[in-house]
Amino acid sequence: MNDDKNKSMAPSGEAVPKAVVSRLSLYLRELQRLIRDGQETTSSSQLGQMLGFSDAQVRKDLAYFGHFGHPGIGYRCDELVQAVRRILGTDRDWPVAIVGTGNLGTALLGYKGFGHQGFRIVAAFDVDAGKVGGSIVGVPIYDIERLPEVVDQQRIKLGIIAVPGPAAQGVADKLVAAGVEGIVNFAPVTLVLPTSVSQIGVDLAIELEQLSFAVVSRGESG
Amino acid sequence: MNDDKNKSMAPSGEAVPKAVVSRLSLYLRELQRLIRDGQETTSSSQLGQMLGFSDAQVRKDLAYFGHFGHPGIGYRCDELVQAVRRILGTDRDWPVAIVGTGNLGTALLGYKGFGHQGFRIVAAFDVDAGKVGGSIVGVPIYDIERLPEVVDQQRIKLGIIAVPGPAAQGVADKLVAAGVEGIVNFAPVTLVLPTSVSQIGVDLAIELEQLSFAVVSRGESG
DNA sequence: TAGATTGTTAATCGATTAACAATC
DNA sequence: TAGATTGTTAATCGATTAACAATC
Repeated sequence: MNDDKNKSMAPSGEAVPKAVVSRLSLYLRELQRLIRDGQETTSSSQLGQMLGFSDAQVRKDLAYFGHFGHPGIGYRCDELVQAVRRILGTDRDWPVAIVGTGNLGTALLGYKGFGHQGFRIVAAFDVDAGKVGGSIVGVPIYDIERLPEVVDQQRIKLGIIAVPGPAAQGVADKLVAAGVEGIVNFAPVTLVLPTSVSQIGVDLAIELEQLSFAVVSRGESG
Repeated sequence: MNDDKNKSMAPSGEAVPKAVVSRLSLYLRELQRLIRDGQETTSSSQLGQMLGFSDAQVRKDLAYFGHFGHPGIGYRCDELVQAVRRILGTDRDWPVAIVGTGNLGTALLGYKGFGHQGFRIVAAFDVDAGKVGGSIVGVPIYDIERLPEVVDQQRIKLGIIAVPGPAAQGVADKLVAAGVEGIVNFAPVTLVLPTSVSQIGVDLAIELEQLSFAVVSRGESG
């Protein structure tokens, strides 16, 4: 039973707010940077300070999932990275499919950051016959009709939608039918999906809108 | 006074939760689609249903900012679009600068969705001498050193960072020094900015991590 | 030991939901 | 009028913060 929109279950069975999970990714990013910088341990107050959260919040967030710290010492960076990756599921290998090889799709295919977290784009799909059969940074471009077959063969569980808005729902339906369990949608539309499939929407225009609001409301009141 | 991290002020002076503002953008997107589909009015329950929110939440969100509905009738789509755009600040013209013209920067430059919400990318910047002097989809590429001058001349208030992680903080500092008031950061690093500058972070790897967690935790418990 | 820092509890704060009078 | 739907209040629910005993 995990139908709730905003919660997951911690190992303890306690509900985990969705906001906690998004902070987990930020902790992970900072921890990986600290390790690159040669730091061996950190503390809830240091992590909090770097991200603008309170130390109490950092401790509480992590404590949902286990006892990762050492009283008097703090958290060992490498230990905590391992723990957070295990929690997020990025300690595994995730073959990913991307649909749409326009500007955005190409940018995503070229994005180096994915690999570090276990994500590997193994197949791209397009409707453009001129692109099918080619490849981008080594990733083959298939005809969208071959999606079921490739998803099955490559054991793909995650899909990225990078097609124009009007095509997005149809692509989502195809991904779902092929057995994909999670979708990141870059098209500016709300997808209707079965509740058994997870989705994350990233709308670039909406990000700018949020920024616009922040700037405008600050200007009016600050 | 609007230093609070998660709140803004409604016209009434009441605090507006940050989550409300992000839903505002979703309402706007649905409203614009309804209008394209020829629908003249909608209701809190319809908007809620399309987005997975309760009708009460939709009404409450909108009521932070004014009386936009008509009891017994609902909301007139065009009226509400106008109201929401006014609230978000996207009824104005926002000249935007983008720094970095790699794959992602190029994709963003080619993204059509911005224009509809008042955003206009008017200048791109890069350190690569081979790119400077050229243009992408009609947007000129300047040497990063000319940032202060161009930002000033074009009255640019918003900047997009699309450079590799290690270069992002330096670019942010330059944008801030040039007088930019808001930044969307696509680099996978936490920026340190004066509180007077708003920022939105978009980390593509983090989006996939969140999806991974959703899929994994569903699989374990559902 | 003294100092630092965790994990956890209780208190506070904030956001969502349910209910309903007012309105068209 | 009857039916539909808003805006708003009060009640519920959830998340964050502060405080501190336990631990190294």
